[in-house]
Amino acid sequence: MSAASTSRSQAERADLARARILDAAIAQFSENGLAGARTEQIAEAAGVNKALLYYYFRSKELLYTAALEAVVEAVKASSLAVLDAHVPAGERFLSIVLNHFDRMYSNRPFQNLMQQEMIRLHRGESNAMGPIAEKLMRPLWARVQAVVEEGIAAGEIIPVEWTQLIYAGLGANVFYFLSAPMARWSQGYDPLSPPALESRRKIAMEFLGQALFIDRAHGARVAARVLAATPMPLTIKPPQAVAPRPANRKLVSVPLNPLK
Amino acid sequence: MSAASTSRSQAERADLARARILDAAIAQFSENGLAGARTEQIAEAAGVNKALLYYYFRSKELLYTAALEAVVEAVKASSLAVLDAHVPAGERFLSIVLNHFDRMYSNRPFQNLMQQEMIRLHRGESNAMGPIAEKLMRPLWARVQAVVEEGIAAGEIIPVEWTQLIYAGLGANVFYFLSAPMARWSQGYDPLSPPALESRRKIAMEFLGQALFIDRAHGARVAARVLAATPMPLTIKPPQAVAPRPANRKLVSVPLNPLK
DNA sequence: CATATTTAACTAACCAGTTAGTAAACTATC
DNA sequence: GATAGTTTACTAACTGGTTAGTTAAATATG
Repeated sequence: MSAASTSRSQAERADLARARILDAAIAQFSENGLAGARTEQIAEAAGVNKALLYYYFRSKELLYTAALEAVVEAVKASSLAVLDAHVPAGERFLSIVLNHFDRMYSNRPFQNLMQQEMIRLHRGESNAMGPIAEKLMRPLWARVQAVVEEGIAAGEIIPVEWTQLIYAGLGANVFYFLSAPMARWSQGYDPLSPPALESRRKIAMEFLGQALFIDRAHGARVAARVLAATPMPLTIKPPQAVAPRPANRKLVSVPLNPLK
Repeated sequence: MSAASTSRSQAERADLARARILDAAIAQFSENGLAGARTEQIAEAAGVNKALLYYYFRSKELLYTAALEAVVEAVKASSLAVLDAHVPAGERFLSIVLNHFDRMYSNRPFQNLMQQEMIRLHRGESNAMGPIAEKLMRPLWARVQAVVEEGIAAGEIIPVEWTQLIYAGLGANVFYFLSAPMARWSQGYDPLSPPALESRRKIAMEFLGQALFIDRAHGARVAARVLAATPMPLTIKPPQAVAPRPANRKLVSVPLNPLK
């Protein structure tokens, strides 16, 4: 720990420490939640003294917020990319659902943190939702709305209220992963194993192809096309790299000012 | 506290205290989770000293388990009833989904506790899932499987893997309520208000009618029939009454008594 | 009285956050 | 290009508040 980094500048070493803290925080918070995570453990995992968390992030809750934002930021790009593909609306919608499905297992921290945030929000405890809602959800939903309504207007997709398509499409994914631990427990088979996942994403696409498209044969072809175009991510994403803190060295983190 | 109940017998008063504790525990645990709930607060809400919780339930976790079981038991009956209706498979499936939807808001403690248990299970913390899985999930899923496969065999429902129908049907419900706090926050409208709920259950049925049935016109009629047959529950269920503990006065703590 | 029930008071553990200090890196001055 | 002074990065040890669980004594009941 002490032997390694003699050559780096102070600022570089500081950035590194900060990044390690954030990484450790993402892991701990996503596994144990805000209340369940232990600051001591985050510090230990980052190879750093506990007080340093407070030096950089002022409080457990602000560290949590920072972790959340880092993860959301990482997801944003990949989510929006799918929406810009130049293909018919129905196909784009299926791509969105498949992209969402794949993210559920390839980016576990995001998935866990989101789930916990929903509960915290429900309890009125969360004040970290602002960025998520603004940066991720709102633009995403707006774009999906456009896609769905375009598909309906074109006579490709069955005419139902657009949000219900989202609830049914993404909800099936959410429910699959939400109930996975219980299925493993009670059915004794693992819905999160690679073969199970591969089979499920295929089934999900085929289902939507039949269910949502007015011409079911056409829907089946679209589903097949989307599956062919989007191979299953092979590797589980390791704890992702995190954005460096801002260049402005004077405004190091939040000024070490006590109290809210 | 002391003045009131002089007329009741010792056993009656004890049963009452126990029931009040369980009620308070259900409320507290469903609102704050196992870790977040405070034993002191449960005791206070039950009008009882904290030590009494330990007298009757031995530990916080066993009290939690008891609360969970009480709630699950209450749900079981109503869930299974829908499956026994003497109507075609497609209609029965839609009834199941609608029943599930209605329970999400009319039995909030159940909904909250289940959600939390899923997360706890995911973290490997839960040892309370046994009863839920055995008593509720397994029989329920088995019955739904039968219904779905009957509908497919009869050529009424589109031929897809049966679990995907469950994921899509129930998942849409789950996702609707899971994302409700965020929708309220970011769209500024309340998906949990009675008008929104009424509209949503109609939309959900119409969607399934169009999406799942090979003959979409027939599906639309089935959806309308199910909606007509199942009026929206008017009142939110108040914290439910709890049954007295068993006659056997020696087995004070763990074994749990059924409820209504 | 003896037993069952209920309580007030206590404790041991835990944990977020603080403090007061050190060492190294950086900057200014000559 | 050495030296003194300043800022930044970091730590060990502590604090104060909280909470699950215990104990021993009190009160009702039969």
